[in-house]
Amino acid sequence: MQNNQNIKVAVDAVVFGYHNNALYVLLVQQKYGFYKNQWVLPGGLVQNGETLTKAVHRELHEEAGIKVNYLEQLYTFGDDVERDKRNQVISVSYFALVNPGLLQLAAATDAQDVKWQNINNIPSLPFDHNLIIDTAFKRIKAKLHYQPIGFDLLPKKFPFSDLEHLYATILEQDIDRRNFRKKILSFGFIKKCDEKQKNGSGRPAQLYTFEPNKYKALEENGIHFEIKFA
Amino acid sequence: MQNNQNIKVAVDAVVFGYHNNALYVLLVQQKYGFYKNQWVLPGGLVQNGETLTKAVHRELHEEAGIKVNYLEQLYTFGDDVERDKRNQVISVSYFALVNPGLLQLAAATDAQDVKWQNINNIPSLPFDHNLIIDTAFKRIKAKLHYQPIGFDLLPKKFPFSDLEHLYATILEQDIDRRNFRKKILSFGFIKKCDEKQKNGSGRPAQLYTFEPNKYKALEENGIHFEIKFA
DNA sequence: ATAATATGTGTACTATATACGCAAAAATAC
DNA sequence: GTATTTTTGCGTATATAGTACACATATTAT
Repeated sequence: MQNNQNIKVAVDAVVFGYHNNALYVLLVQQKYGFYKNQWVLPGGLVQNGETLTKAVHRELHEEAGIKVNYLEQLYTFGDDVERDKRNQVISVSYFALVNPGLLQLAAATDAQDVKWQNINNIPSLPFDHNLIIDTAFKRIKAKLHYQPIGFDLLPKKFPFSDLEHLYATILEQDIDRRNFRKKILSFGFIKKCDEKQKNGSGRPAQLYTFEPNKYKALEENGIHFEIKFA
Repeated sequence: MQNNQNIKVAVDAVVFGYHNNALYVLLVQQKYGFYKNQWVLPGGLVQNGETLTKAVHRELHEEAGIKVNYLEQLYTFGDDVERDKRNQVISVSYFALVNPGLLQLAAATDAQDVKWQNINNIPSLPFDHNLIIDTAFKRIKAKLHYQPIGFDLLPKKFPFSDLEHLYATILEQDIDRRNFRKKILSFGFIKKCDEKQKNGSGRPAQLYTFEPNKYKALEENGIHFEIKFA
């Protein structure tokens, strides 16, 4: 085995949060080193003896103090040998989803070194972090159609209209409310709660909750969630 | 930047070939080192200054002497810290498709250190190579439904029935010939050739060819290839 | 009380997916 | 050279799923 390999392994995460009908990405400000003060994706070098997944969780904890609802490996970026100016570094990238409670918290606690940036307004970032974000955004858009990941961006109990708006916002397209509701409910993994939510004006909305077990049961029976729009 | 990171980066490839109604995976026999004589996936450590993609192509050339039709990053395996007994190594894995001509060639040239192994008969392999193959097999099955990757496993000109059998074999399910043909042809990216093919007994088959440009045009118009089976 | 706002619901129409069987062209057997 | 076997090629009726579309209800604000 070749022993002089001098390539570093990093993990980076694109953490999505949804709030007020908008999708946000978590950025952190570097405190030390060559890229000091620059805004980048949370992430960093993997430690010796550490798994990739653990490294992501550790970085998210250290740099942003958050725990995520959903984490999935996105892509490994290593086709630009000079993506990091210091060293050859490959980035094993992940995307993650958090629910809105966390979003508020992080935004409140560390205005200087952590922020939620609207997906439609991402500044130019170092490394290939813009590319990583684009890749993650495409992935989340695709997944919304065939995996119930939207629920990881909403609170446990949510009005149906929030789910609609989430889809409409992220996919950047209009949705027919009646057909959407009919389709989603037909799968049977959404349950009516007892509560209703009053949001100022308008008729109070019935709250719903996602039932992961019902979803798993469907999957096991070969019934796949899928939703399309006109 | 931490400089004592001691993690190696390898690439591995699951190369699929299709022949005689069966799907095969390329295995190579290690010539040196700790894992000498063992059958493994083609792959190895990335060289300094080398991109991941180049590393895969290099390894496929060096170890198996082949050029692939299709190459796609699969997944990066690094959650088992001891997947390689010598060192902490992460494997950036790819899957690849070759057409049948190559399949014969490789099998002929190096019976000792390269072989095509039937996907349904993969032996126990070192590292996590069985897991990598499973992951690749799942991916190819999924992709057959929504990307025209089957054509990369067939010769340029092929009878329709070969395409049918390829789908039936890889997806391990029966297919209605009439509906399959109707659906595939409806997309318009398959063209009749002038030639016919005589295969011993039976009516000679019309040859068809895949037109990548027609497919790209569809994609650009937002029409997505998709095929399902009863 | 009235207006404004957001929620909640059903039906007719269109398009796609599914099920299904027989004739044609060649090779092989007799 | 005729009959049999093998494989290709093709159309229609039915069922399922997707799409388009409008008005009543429950609340808050004025």
